[in-house]
This record gives sequence, C-alpha cells and structure tokens, in this order.
Amino acid sequence: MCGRMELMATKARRAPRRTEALSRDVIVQAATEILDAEGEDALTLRALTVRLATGYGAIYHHVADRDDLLTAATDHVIAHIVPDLTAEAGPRPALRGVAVGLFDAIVAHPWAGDQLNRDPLRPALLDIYESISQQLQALGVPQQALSDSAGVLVNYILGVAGQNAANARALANSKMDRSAFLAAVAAQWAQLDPDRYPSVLKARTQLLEHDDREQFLAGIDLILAGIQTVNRAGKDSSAR
Amino acid sequence: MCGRMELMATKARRAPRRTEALSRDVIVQAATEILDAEGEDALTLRALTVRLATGYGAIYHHVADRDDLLTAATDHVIAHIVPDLTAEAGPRPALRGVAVGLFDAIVAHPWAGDQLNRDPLRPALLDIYESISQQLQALGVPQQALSDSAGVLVNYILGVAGQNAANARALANSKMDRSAFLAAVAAQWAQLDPDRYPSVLKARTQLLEHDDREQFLAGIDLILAGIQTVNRAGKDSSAR
DNA sequence: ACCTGAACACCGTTCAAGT
DNA sequence: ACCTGAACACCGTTCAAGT
Repeated sequence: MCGRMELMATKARRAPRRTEALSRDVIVQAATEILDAEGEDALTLRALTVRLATGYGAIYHHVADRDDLLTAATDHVIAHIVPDLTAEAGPRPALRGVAVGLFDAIVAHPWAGDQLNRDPLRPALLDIYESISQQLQALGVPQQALSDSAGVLVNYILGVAGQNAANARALANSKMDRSAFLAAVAAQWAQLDPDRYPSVLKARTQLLEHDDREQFLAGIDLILAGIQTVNRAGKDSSAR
Repeated sequence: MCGRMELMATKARRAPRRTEALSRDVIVQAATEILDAEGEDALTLRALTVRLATGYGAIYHHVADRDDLLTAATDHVIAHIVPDLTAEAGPRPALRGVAVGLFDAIVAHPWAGDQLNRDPLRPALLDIYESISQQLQALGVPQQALSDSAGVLVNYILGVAGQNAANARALANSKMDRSAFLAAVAAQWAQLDPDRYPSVLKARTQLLEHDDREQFLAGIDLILAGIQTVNRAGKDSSAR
C-alpha cells in the first residue's frame, strides 16, 4: 500500500495528471509508440495497461480487440501520406510521390507493412488506390486498363512493404546491430551453391550496393513504363 | 489404466501401427495437412501431438520451433513449382508459367502466401528468383537491369500472394460460405463515399467480373512489357 | 537416440464488481 | 459511462523422466 502510494507520487511528478480521459486515440497512439519502439510482438495488452496506467477493461471499452488496435494504428500511420501530395506538379511525380511516401512510412513503421499484407484492402489502402487510379487516369490510361494498372502498382508496393517488414523483424530478432546483421546475411548468401544460383549471386553485389529506396523507385518507373507501353499499343488498335 | 488400454486398442484398430518412426518429413506433412484444412491458427503444437499420437518432446526433437515448421511447410509447398517448368517452350511462356505456378500454389495454400511475406527471401523464393532471372536473361534483359526487373516481378507476386492469403483468412473468419462472403464484401464496398472513391467504385465492377488469375497474369504481362521497354531504351543509348 | 507429458511462463479476453 | 483486476482458456516451449 505504502509502496503503491510512492509509485503514484513518482508517476505524478513525471506526468502531472491524466487530464484527458482515456480514449480510442490515446490508446492507438500508445500502441503505435510501443510498435515503433519494440516491434509487433511487444504490443501486448499487458504492456498497454502498464503504459497507460489502466486496466484491461478500460482498453476493451474503447477498442474491440488486439487486431482492431493493430489496424487502427496502421490506418493512422498511412493516412498522412496522400493529403501531403495534392500540390504535386504532374501525374507522374504525384505517382512517384505516393509510392515513395508509402515506402518511407513503411521503413519508419515496418509493422504497418506487415499489417497491410495481412488485411484485405484496408481503408488506408483504399485512399492510396484511389489516388493512384486518379493519377493514372490523368496520365491517359484508358478506363478498362485502369484497375489492372493500379492493381500492379499496389501489389508491388505491398510486396516491397512485406519484405521490408520481414527484414526489420529478422534484424530485431537477431539482436545484432545493423552492420553485424548485414554481414551475417552476406555470409549466408556466400554459402549458396554457385551452380544452382548463378543469377542470385550475381544480383547479390548489386543488391548490397543499391539503395533500397532507389531500387524501389526503379521498380515503380519500370511498371509505369509498362503501363504506358501497353496503353499506347491498345490505343493504336482501338483507334481504327 | 483400464480406460487407457481400451483407448490404445481402439487406436490400434483405426491405424494398425505406426511402422515408420516419427521424422521431420512426417511432421511437416501433418502440419501441411492441418494448415490446408483449417488455416494457420489451427496449427497448434497440441493439435500436432494429437494428430501424430505423440508428445511435445517428440516434435521438438525433429523441429526447432513452430516457425521452423511453418517455413518448412512453405518451402515444401513451393519447391515443386520450378522443376515442373524446365520443358517450357521459350522464356516468355516459362516466366508466365513460374508466375502462374506460384499463384496456383498460393491459392491452394494461402497460409504459404502469408508466410512468404513474413520471411525474408526464403530458400523456396530463391529458386523462383533464380528461375525468373534466367528467363529474363534469355529474354535479352541486360545484366545491370536484371536484379531490378526480377525484383519487381517477385515483389508483385508476393503482394498478390499476401492479399490472397488475407482474403482467405477473412473468408475463414467470417464463417460464411463463399458467395455469402462475396455478397457481404460487395455490400461493404457499396457504402463507400462516391465522391471520395470514384475510381475505386468504378474498378469494383471490373474486379467482381474479372477472374483473379487472369488479372494476375495481366499484371505479369504489364510488367514484362515495362521490362522490355526500359531494356530497349537502354540498348539504344548504350549502343553508341 | 527417441519419446512422454506434467509444468512453466505468458498470451488475449471476459466479467463481476466497483466509481 | 467508464474503469479495475482477478480469473479463464489457451498458447509455445522446456525438461526431468522414461524406453
């Protein structure tokens, strides 16, 4: 009892008082901070009650379950991307901007990349999809090719997001620092059978030199080139 | 004691005797069957001990942990794809063949699609990557563009795989049959704000009509077109 | 070497009880 | 309405003990 009083006194000195009541936003915010700091496995309900100095029931009063929390945090982290890009120059820079924005968000919050892959098209992704579709339309992609084209871009982005999250998790689990981890990965690759994986091994040096972000953008450009090529071909045949 | 004897007698009648000893392969096989039948959440160590009529220690003697089991099952399910395609006609059909093989495998085993996204480039994916790279090379893609091109294809496939797994999980969790589930999804989409998501809503009808597999292949073709366009452009500037 | 199964630590979630 | 926290059901994993 006495010990508990002291703890509360310490708490009170650090964060004078919880003036605002517990709310969904406060909970999602706290969850995001835990996810960013320690990864998805660290987001336990127990950890949340400790951080928010509350009980389980209080959390479940504002949030359906752990998955609800995870998707809400993901939506929150992704929601900022599209609005920031309305003042873009043209459809092509805008498309690259959305893609890069998503890429950067996922590098900063790898757990969100994982979550996007685990959920079917979430609200957050819908905004992205809508924005991409509109820019493609502005680029002159015909209506019937629009959903295929936007789908390729979104799925490519999701794939990259997933690998990014996987790498972040592997790094965290290894408990090495970044350079030691990269060295360990490189050592693993070096053991591959060169007769069976010649192309993988050739790509390896390039992968290590290349910036992930640059390679991601090169992929976007490649897909855009494909969209425009297919589009142009379709135009020729439908014009006559 | 008496009850236990009876249980063993019943067991013996159903499955006369376990002639083959427990092995890693047997365990992975059993895990795959559980995953296919009931999804990832159903693969518990307890369920495995029941199905294999054994104890925890026996399983942990052949397998490191649950994750080891999951990746082994994924590798096993993916490993069959590449070898089946050696007798392909040309690089383009071969590429489509690998992609479609992977797509079909993931439709049949959605949990594997999820697992591919959660692990950094697994052995199983390395074979795919190698095969794709070699076919791209045969297609005339220059060395320095190879890793970008193969990366786009692999990441696109991974993205589709992830969405496929997510949809399968959503369907399973809903406990509806397929048509009821699709109706529920359609109803959800119908509630979207048409001012905010015009393109999404336009794409919706197309998505419902389109075969997933066809759309996936259209995406592959689109990316291949982009690879060849970029490649041709590069050739022009490097030739002089 | 291979297997058994009780025990452990730790989850997400519920719910009667409080304010 | 909002919150508390003991309790429940269920995980993955370990390990002393058996053969």
